[in-house]
Amino acid sequence: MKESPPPVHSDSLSFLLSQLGALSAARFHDVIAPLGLTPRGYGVLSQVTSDPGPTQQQLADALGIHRNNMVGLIDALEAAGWVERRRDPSDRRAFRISRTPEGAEVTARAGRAIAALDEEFSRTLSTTDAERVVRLLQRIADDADLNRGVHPAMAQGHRAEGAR
Amino acid sequence: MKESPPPVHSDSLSFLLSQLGALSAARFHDVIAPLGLTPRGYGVLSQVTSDPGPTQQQLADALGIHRNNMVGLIDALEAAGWVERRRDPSDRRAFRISRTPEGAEVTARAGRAIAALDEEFSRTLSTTDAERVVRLLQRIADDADLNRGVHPAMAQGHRAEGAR
DNA sequence: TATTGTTATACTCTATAACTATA
DNA sequence: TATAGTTATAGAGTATAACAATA
Repeated sequence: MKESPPPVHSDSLSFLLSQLGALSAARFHDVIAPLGLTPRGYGVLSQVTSDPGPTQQQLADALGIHRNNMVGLIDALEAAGWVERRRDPSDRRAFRISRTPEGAEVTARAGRAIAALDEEFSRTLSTTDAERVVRLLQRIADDADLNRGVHPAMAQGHRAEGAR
Repeated sequence: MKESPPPVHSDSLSFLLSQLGALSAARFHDVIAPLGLTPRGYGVLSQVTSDPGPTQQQLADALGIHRNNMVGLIDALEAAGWVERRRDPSDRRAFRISRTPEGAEVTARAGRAIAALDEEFSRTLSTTDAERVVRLLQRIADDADLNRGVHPAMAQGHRAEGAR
């Protein structure tokens, strides 16, 4: 009986993905930290931007965060002056979350930081190769049934769930 | 002054990387869990395989784990019968970590699980495209100065450092 | 009776410091 | 005095359960 050789991790797609994913998440954290923003906070602002006026429960569902944890998250964003809570007149249990002008500005700044990060990751690639790798990753993501644009790591807050 | 449009996250290389990376790490965790193995445990076994007989300190350095945390990790692997501690005769402070036959077997099984995971991620890709995306990701990883084959998420144990 | 937001509690994981035995 | 391994403590982050207000 022949032994199978140990896998070379640098040739493994899944290993490369989790390696680079962890690096990318860490860089993202570092890049938006100077703005006073956390990845989860950006997730909320980004979600409120694309779908304005959600309830906390809707935000929690969209981002895969538990509504209990959403409370403190909104507290922090509200304290920073980036979002506001307003009672829904038609359902007085719920708050509608809206973005302030300052919230819009910090969101835009974070967006530019992401663009810079993309540039950083693709700096050794030709334009063609950079487009190519994005297209291939999108195919993998689609197949994996990921909601495009929603970060799954958000679900565990800070964790990436898997490296434990 | 014109406003820059909000970034489309599904077109962002860094966003796709952290998304798929989190998914890959989670899948890896799930796939080796039935073997009784954690990602960090696999990291140790894998490292001992490629560089036999390291001290706990050397293992900690190689994997980016603090030596304090390495103690419990080795405890668990030793209790499972996968590694053994042996005093280094030339430095009686240090333990040399060796792999048992059972440790070799579970390592090989985990290796096959990784191969299956690679297959899972690339199942919608042609052979050419699968090779292409691996090559492009390797280029990115090389540029980012990642040690090939070492998982950075290991450093924070379970976390991916960045999604917080 | 179910749901939204909230708070309190327990649990997990990590970081820091201190201890021992060797060098 | 420094280093390898170990242990204990505290901290951050998360999950679970329970509560008040409203539906």
